[in-house]
Amino acid sequence: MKITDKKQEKKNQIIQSSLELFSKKGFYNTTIPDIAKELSMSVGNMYNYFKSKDILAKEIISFISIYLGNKLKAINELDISTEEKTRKIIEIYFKTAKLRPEIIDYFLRIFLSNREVFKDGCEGMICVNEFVTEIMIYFEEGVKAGDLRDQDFFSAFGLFMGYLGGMVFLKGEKVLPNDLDNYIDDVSYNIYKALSV
Amino acid sequence: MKITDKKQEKKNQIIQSSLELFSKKGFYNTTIPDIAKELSMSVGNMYNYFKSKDILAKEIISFISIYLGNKLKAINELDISTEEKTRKIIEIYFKTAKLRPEIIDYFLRIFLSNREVFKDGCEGMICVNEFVTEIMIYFEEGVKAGDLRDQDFFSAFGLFMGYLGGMVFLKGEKVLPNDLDNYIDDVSYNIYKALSV
Amino acid sequence: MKITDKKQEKKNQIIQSSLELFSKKGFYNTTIPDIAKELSMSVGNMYNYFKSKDILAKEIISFISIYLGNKLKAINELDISTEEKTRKIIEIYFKTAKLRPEIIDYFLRIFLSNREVFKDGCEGMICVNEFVTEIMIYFEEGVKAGDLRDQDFFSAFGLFMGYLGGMVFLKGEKVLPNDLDNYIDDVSYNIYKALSV
Amino acid sequence: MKITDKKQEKKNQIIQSSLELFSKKGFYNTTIPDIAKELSMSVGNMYNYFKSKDILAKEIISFISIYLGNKLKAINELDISTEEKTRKIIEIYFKTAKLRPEIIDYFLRIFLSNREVFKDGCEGMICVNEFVTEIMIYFEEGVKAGDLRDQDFFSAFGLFMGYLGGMVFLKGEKVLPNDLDNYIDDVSYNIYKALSV
DNA sequence: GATGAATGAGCTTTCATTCAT
DNA sequence: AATGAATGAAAGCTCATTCAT
Repeated sequence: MKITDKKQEKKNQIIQSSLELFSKKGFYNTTIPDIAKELSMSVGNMYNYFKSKDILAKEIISFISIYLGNKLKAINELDISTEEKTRKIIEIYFKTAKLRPEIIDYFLRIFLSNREVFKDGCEGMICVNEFVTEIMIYFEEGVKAGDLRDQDFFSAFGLFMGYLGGMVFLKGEKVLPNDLDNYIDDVSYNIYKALSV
Repeated sequence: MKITDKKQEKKNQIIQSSLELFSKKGFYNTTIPDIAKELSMSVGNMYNYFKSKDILAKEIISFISIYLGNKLKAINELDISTEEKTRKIIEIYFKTAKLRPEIIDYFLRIFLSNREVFKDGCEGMICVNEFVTEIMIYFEEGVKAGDLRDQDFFSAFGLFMGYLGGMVFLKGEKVLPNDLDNYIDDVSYNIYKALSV
Repeated sequence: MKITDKKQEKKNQIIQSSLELFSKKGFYNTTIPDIAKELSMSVGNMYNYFKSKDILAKEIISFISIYLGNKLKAINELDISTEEKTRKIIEIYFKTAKLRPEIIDYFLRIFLSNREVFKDGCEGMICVNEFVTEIMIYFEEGVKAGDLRDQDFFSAFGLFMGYLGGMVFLKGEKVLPNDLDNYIDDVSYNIYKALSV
Repeated sequence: MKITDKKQEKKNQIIQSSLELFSKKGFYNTTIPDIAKELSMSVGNMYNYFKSKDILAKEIISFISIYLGNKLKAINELDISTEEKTRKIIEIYFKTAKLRPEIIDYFLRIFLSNREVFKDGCEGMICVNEFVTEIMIYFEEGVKAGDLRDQDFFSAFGLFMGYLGGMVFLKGEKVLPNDLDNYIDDVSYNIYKALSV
């Protein structure tokens, strides 16, 4: 339907703009008027697309989960070794952090930290399901292929995601002396060394 | 001085209470009246001890940095192998997450995520200097002893801290099927495997 | 005209639905979108039938006045004693309160209480003219017949209508232990006793 | 305590002013800023005295109930005939409607009509308990004295209060040709005639 | 006639901070 | 040092009404 498409497109615009603003200024320091102004639309009209600020925040994280999930899915479907997959995941994560920093920032600083906002509807990993699923697939296939040690998934997941998140945090804090790209070798080596058999 | 001591003691009380409240409810959902009520003191009097909410938040993170830094320092001063030190650091981190969850939560969810609050005065790692320093000492001594690979410090730091933070996050999300204690073996193994020569 | 008939029919539908909603939720808690949704029509189209929410409210009270006025007219035209008419009026009022509570509720809680809404166009009793007129006829004929005392009309009117409204209020508050029907005897007796010569 | 007295006095001022404004303009057309301005105080400070607009509304009706209850109590305690008491109650009601019209208006137009506001905490007659109790006492003593017929209390209550409310409504609508005082004789006569044995 | 996106003023409520006492 | 009333800016959200299609 034409109409639905148009409405969905506008929703996407709102998601993009508010994703950027939330990431840059934080959830509580970004107001609905801020977002509306960014989009040159009225405050009231915002509410025709998202019934509340919280719901908007939840739709953003879903968008991100799907976005990153798709990237990972593409990697998972490649016919390459687990070691190469590992590196590619790190590359795409760091690349996203560089080219669309708001996405990783939102994940780390908005979603993970403001749990009260996501309490209803995003319990556990529900709203990042697509993303987590792909990591799970990567891990299980690696184990099946005999490349990765068969350990508790969460232990591996925590290592992988915690590490990557940690590096992006350090970059964000301007504490890293070099660009994230320069850490791809180290990080890949460390992670694969830790996880491999 | 007696007077100064008394004042410092009260400041410490405020730090403890607000640390708990910030961790539990988040920075923006904890009000100064909330904290004052918790301590049975008046709102106005709070400001005799901390000139602003932001300054209070910064003093809390300094307190935490010193608290954790001291724990790590004690480990660094032990005459044990790097591998044993690695494990002990993880143990103390998980133990703190269990016994005083507000401390790790504050670090992860308040300090790391609300950068706007800490922007002035806590740039980079300034306010967690004591803590980071001990990790640095751990790492450098491990390298000097020939146990750890001589890689970029931040790459190692990101792995260590990101991983531990990630595990606590997962625990907080009730996503981990077991207690954190049960992951000490895995995590120790993974980290040491990744960092060792 | 066909067209006009159709339009009038739709207006009637709107009046019915909004009458119910206003009565149930109050004037200010019922929105135009609420009414539109109830009728499965668009908000904008509502305004093709009623130029404003206030005007809609006024048309509703006119509808009610005519509705009740007709009921009373039928009673007035009966060839029965004043005492019997008195009872029949009470019966019809209570019956309406039971079968179409929204009508009496609207009269008592929307019309009488939100005077600012009806200020322009419904001054005094203008918009309930049909209804009041029949009460007036009942009273004057009762006096002429020598059954009712010849007192100030408003004094009698206040007694009659205030009493009935009061009973419906009490019923609405769930304060009455019995159904309204059970009060018909008492109320009839009291009113006739008060008004008769 | 001095402090408590001062706070209570301010609460009373707020009650007085908002009582007037609510009565004059209606509950939904009177804003907190309106009330604050009337009292030359800040909006925020209003909330130091009443946690919400609804709670303010409820405290007002309690105030009114006590106010009117006390008036009735004084009458009930007089050593006069039931007929004289009846008249005195009507007198005080009409006098209040004349001298402090906001009180009766609030009762009729705010309390009775905006049930959603009073739903929680003022179910049934809870918040007008003092007032209703005195009417009950009047009635029961009248019955005991052999002056009033022993009928269902609510039937008598509806007559009494409905009638008085109705007359004040008519006066408010400028529909009464004369002052309320001029109706005291008629109303007293009608009510006593209806209720007496 | 019908649609529903768009407007924007306005509402209730919150809260860091100040200041008279 | 201690109190808590007072401030006032700003937030999230609502809704009658309009208007392009």
